[in-house]
Amino acid sequence: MSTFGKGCHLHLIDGSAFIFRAYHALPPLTRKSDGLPIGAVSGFCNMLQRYVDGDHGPDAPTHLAVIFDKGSHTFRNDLYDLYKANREAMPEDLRPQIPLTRQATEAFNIPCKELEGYEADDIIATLAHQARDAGGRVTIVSSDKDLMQLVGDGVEMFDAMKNKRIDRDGVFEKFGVFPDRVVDVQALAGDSVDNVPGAPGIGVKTAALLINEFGSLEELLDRAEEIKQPKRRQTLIDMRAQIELSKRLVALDANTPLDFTLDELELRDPDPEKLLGFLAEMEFRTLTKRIADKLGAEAPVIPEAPAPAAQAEDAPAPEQVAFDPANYECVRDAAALAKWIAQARERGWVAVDTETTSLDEMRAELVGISLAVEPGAACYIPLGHRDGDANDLFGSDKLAEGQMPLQEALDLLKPVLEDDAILKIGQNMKYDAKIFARHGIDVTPIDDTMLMSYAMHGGKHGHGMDALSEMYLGHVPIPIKPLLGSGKSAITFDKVAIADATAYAAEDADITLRLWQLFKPQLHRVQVTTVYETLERPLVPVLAEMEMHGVKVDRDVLSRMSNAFAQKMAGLEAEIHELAGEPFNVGSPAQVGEILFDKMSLPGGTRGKTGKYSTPADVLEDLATEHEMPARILDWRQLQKLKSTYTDALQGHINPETGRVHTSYSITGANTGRLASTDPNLQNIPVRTEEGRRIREAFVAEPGNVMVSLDYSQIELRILAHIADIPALKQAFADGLDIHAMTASEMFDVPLDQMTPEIRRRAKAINFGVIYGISGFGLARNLRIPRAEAQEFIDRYFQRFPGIRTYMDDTIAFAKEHGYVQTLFGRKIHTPEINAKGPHAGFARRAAINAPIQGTAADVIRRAMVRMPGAIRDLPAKMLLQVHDELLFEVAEDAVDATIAAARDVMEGAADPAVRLDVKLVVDAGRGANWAEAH
DNA sequence: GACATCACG
DNA sequence: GACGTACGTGATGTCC
Repeated sequence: MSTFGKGCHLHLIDGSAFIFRAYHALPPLTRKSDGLPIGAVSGFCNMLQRYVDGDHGPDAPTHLAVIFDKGSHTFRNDLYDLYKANREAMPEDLRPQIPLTRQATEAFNIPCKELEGYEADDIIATLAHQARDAGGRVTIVSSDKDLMQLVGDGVEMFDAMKNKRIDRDGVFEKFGVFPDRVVDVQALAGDSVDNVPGAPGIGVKTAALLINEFGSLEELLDRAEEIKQPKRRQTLIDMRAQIELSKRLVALDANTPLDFTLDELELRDPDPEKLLGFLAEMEFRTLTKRIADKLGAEAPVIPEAPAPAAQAEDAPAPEQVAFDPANYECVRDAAALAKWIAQARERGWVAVDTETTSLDEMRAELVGISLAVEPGAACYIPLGHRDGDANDLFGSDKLAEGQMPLQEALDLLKPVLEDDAILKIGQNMKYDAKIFARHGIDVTPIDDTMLMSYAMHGGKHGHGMDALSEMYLGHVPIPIKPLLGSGKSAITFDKVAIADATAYAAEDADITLRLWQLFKPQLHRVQVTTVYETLERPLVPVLAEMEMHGVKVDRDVLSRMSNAFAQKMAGLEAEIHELAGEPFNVGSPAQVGEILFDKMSLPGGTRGKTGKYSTPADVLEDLATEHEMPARILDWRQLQKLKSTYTDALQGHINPETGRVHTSYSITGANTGRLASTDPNLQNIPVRTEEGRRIREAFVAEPGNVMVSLDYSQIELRILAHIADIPALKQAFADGLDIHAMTASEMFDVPLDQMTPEIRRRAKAINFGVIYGISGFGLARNLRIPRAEAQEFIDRYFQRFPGIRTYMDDTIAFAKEHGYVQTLFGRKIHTPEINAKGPHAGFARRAAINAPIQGTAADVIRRAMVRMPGAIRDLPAKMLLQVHDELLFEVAEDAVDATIAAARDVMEGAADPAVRLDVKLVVDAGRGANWAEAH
């Protein structure tokens, strides 16, 4: 055995990173014989084997160890009890796999090191220093930014996911400083993942700027007075202690007491019997065989256990085809395209993606189409690329060479895209479907990987392709940013060189296809196939049609209102300045706060986290009873909101070709199953104030048509009555009573005929509070009553309707056990924070209580929307908008009654037959020349 | 780009 | 016993 020194190269694998990556990259595999979850172990072993056998060239290891975390309490928790406090709980099926990964490491005969009370990062730091001091080199296998401070002097990192080494320059790219100043930057910027506080309002960019200017964190803090920006200066002076604490949290401890030496980490061969024994015990057939072959040993026989359930299976495809842009074909003529079409027909599926000039599908021009039929087998068909030489005024608009005519490609593709026997797979298919629809192609049938992810993982993480690819395929897609640039110099996709576009676009289709292959079999294992097939996927064509049809908005009405608002605001502004005795920016909450609380010394000035005064409406309303100024500011703010967000901005959203406004609904935007509306958001058009409501007068029907609005009456309270099984509430709904008055009567012992508006108002607030996961504090603030009194109301409510308490307790218990809650229709809403410690827990609990109620209501209207096109097919009526519990239609005058009848039937029966509600659903209808009248 | 504010259900 | 609190969204303006 030699002594570690010059010429030696120590590789340190961050064990936890390997485990999590393996866990997320693979489906939830279980051991056939007994159902033990082993997906992460399987992935871990594959990654370990691949790393050991990999070709590292001149960076090959002479010494190797895998380092793990041990215990949850470290010296950092003693410094700061909130450190890593917002970490998600470990998934249930991962926990039992952790000890197995230790066993796996030992089976590979690789030293496996951990130390109670220290994070793996500290052990890595200590070993890296020791190895470097002994004259050797070090490679840290991890992409964790917390380890970047160790880079330099022969220490480098290796990002196994991106297959990329990270040296001093790589660290500089990430942090804007070299490794020796990384902790300084981290101390300032903080870290929301580990809950390191840092300095409020300062991110990595600003931190690097400051550190580079002053040389070091200590120098910066000592000379903080010299900082020019006043807010930044104050923050650094005020927050000094917190920043210094942050530095101690992020700095790694390179002096952990280790009970082993570097020499013990020397690379050694595995004992075939031990390694194969372990792999066989795990029942990894493919891997056992592969390693047996390599070691020249006999593969142990793994008994073919009778599968307990159909779902248990070995790794479906552990051999992943590598992503390689060189494999992608650029399709430039009909003959080449025909080959891809034939492949799609042969398989019965094809992944499709479109590239266009805009994210707005109503304005976007088709630039190219990519297809994928198997992992790694993808192509790009450029159709609308233009020569991007901006200096050439004449050539800049010409189609680039080597593209087939757009119409020719579409003519060839149309039969495939519309063929019932060929499944079209997309990521956010609504976008592509709209693009194709504008070229007369009705894409069907479809699958959508974004919606699959939403059905399976809603609440856990986002569902964008980049995130899904990284999480589930372990591959970081080619970013679009470098291709398009940003800011003023940004270009559209048609100006991207065809070679670059091919690599990018074909990869998107490739990724989509791989995600689909991974997700498709998982849907039924997670038991969300029905959710996906009835509540998500069928919504795509329905929403696409609504969005493309749009809603007519009268520009003149908006424009006149904008002018009127501007005039009023000018008057108010002058009045406010007069009252203040000086001019200031009324639109700046900070300046408003200074005037009200400093200059005028009004009470109630609280500061937000950035140190500025907080001036929300409820605070100003309280002041407005005594003072003129806050009242005028509130008036001004209301007008400012109406003007900027609605009467001004909405005009810009009127499509010049259609004269209508085309919103975009996000199916996966809200965790509960609600839709979200963007560009513009038509789900928050004012209605609560008279002045605001008049904006709805601009939403009009075409001549000869009428706006018709149908909305569910009290749908969330009805669902609550059903789910929590509250007889009194159910009876009240059955009798058609005023539900809030009834609640008030029950709670306060007031007969219905003696009910006052004030008592009813309180009961109404409590009813809503229950749906939101009520708290004494919240109700007190809402009703502006003392907290004790609010708590008393709540206690009385629970006493009168005990089922509510049971529902809340059961829901939280369910969420804690399973990590999700469910709607009546089986939608799962994950609650990853439910077992967290600290303030997150409260949020998570209330969200868990609300989600089944809000989510079930969302499911109900989704079901109604899916059935609506069929129900009104023969009527001259169009469904235009959805606003959570309301559907807006544009209907020919003579068909209004028929449409209301048909739509009401669909909406009131939307839960049937899947769910038999104890409470009937009631739909109110209205009609008029515009949305204000119809609502 | 973070934060504060406010529009909706 | 303290903590910080109604649930779910999106758009805008200020300020750094």
